[in-house]
Amino acid sequence: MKLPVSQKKALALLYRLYRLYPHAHCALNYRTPFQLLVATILSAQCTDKRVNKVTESLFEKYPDPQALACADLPTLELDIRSTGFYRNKATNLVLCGQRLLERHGGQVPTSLEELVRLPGVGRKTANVVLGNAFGIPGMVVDTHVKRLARRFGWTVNETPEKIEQDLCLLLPREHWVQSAHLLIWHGRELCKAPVPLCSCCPLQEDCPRVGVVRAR
DNA sequence: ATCCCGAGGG
DNA sequence: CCCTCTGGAT
Repeated sequence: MKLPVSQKKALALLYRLYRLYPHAHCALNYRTPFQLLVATILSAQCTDKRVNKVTESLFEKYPDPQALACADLPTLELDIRSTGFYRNKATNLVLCGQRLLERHGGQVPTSLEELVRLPGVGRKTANVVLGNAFGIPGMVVDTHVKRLARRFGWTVNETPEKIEQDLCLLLPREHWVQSAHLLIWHGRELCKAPVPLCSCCPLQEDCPRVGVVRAR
């Protein structure tokens, strides 16, 4: 098992990100696991702001899986329309509510395997729920983190699974959830897809992406 | 016009 | 692997 960088180096890089984004870990702030699950499903391909705009009234209307399970689909679609992909998300939410009732006694499951089996919940959403609702460490590798991977020494086409495993080995378990947020945040704010804002980046020293022009 | 803090399906 | 599904931000 060869790791791309030393643990010391990885921690140093993470610490710089922590200084840069002191509030990155507060992005998702919901009361119950159920609410967090719903909010996270809604947040696919959409920013937190747009989700937050919808959730307050949404949770009044659908406070629990029971209410979701028997929601009127067209109404629910209207309620979440501004988060994008609303047709998929609405049907998935209803199916989710039904499945939570039928198989989990109305509770949000606490294992990755069970969470991923919920309609509309993939690896990313499942890990976010595990970390934020139950404090169970999980590493989230999304498109942003994959892009950052080069900074941490992985090759361009490394698989997400390998990156995830390595990150878990490199970083202390108690920092996994926060580190994941920091990495995602950095990928979105500075190390952006087409044009990274390297001049403001605290990690630009030795970074292979510095000076990279749009690759297409 | 173009890009998203993804998931599901072919 | 590829494609589709959406509105909103920029």
